[in-house]
Amino acid sequence: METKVKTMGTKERRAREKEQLRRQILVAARELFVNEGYENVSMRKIANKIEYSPTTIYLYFKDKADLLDSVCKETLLNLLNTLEELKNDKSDPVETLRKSGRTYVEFGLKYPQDYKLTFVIRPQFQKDLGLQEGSVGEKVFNYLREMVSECVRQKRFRQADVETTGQVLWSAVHGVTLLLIDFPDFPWTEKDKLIDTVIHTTIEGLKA
Amino acid sequence: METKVKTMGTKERRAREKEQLRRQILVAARELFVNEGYENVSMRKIANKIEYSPTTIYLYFKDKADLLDSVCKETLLNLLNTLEELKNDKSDPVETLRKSGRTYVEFGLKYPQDYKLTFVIRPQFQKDLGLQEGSVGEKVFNYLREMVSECVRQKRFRQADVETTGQVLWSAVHGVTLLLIDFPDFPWTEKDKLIDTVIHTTIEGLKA
DNA sequence: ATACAATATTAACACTGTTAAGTTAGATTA
DNA sequence: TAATCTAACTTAACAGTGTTAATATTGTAT
Repeated sequence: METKVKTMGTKERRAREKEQLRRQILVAARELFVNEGYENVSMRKIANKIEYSPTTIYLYFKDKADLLDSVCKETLLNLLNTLEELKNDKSDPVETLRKSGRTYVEFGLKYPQDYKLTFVIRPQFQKDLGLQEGSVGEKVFNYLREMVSECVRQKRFRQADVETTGQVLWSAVHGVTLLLIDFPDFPWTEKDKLIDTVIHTTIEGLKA
Repeated sequence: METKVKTMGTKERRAREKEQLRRQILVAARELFVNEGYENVSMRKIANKIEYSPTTIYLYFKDKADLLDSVCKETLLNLLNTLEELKNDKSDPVETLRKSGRTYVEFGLKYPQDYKLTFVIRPQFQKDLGLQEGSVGEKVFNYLREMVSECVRQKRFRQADVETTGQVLWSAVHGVTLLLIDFPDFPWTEKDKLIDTVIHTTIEGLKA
């Protein structure tokens, strides 16, 4: 009996240790991906950073794309948490939606490489990620759905189609985020003004 | 005298031939980039396709990024030409702007890989392309400026700021284009409806 | 025919992602 | 405690990458 308990204890400890190394790899990978770009990071570089042999990584992740995938899932979780803080906001639902838009863009600009990794690079390497059920990505879009729903419920928008409305908003914030990231030298209008105008214009267009 | 003429003739022919091979490389590169993705195409693959040795390419292009750069410039030129056909359109300027938006998105969806190459991949490899003077990219944005200007001149938009207005429109069409390309399995509203709604919403928002 | 320039190729370097085989170390059992 | 088993990790290798330097080939001009 006692030995059995002991056995199970060590098993759990080993599982914990395994999880620890997994996280260590993930942290190293994210840092390198973000600082040097996905395609400039080799498995050997990651391995060096954590002081393991390159092949060890393959015991924890299927391949480099899987590693990217895991990094991106974390990013989406961060984004979701950041957004959900706004749920306490009890002001006008349209105002909350506006704030959500700002938060989304700000998140993208605060972690530009993570954003690109998640929303541009990953789809290229990881085919058929159709925002499958239960995924973090789906949860993020569900957040948007909720926000829009509330506006629709209160008849603040011309159109009642929550799906389309949500997608229009996503297009707008995604677009401005990526443009600001990818063309930093373009003669943009003052950044904050541009972001606000994009969001404001879209919302006004939905109300009209 | 005659020899001199002959000399200059051959010189020109050689220059033409050189230009021909350059174009051949460009065509092969574009086809491979589009079909297999930039990072899955090696210089050796391109060389195989045109039946030259890999290093020959380096006599015509500085490196792989330069090759990508040249392919993208062509893409921008195609986009510009496609858009400029709309200049004959003598209907309402707001309507013309709407059509321009549609044309832009349709171009992106017709050549999705070219679009991503130009507006997402290239900025990653080619730093400091700030839409420099005289570039094709600048000309594309100038087209947008003109369209917006006309609307502003006729006082069809609330705001008179041509720059910001143009950037807002660009954000919207860029956003929806990339989302449709990158997440083909997402449960989008019917595609045409979504595109139209994005453009319509943005323009309405500008009018309001 | 000879010299010359432009063009193209071969060989090599230091990398890449990934797999298969081999090693080590720690827990379990006898 | 000694033998066994197994999970964790490493070494070695493969086929491929972008790119450079040295070499060879070609077609033109003297």
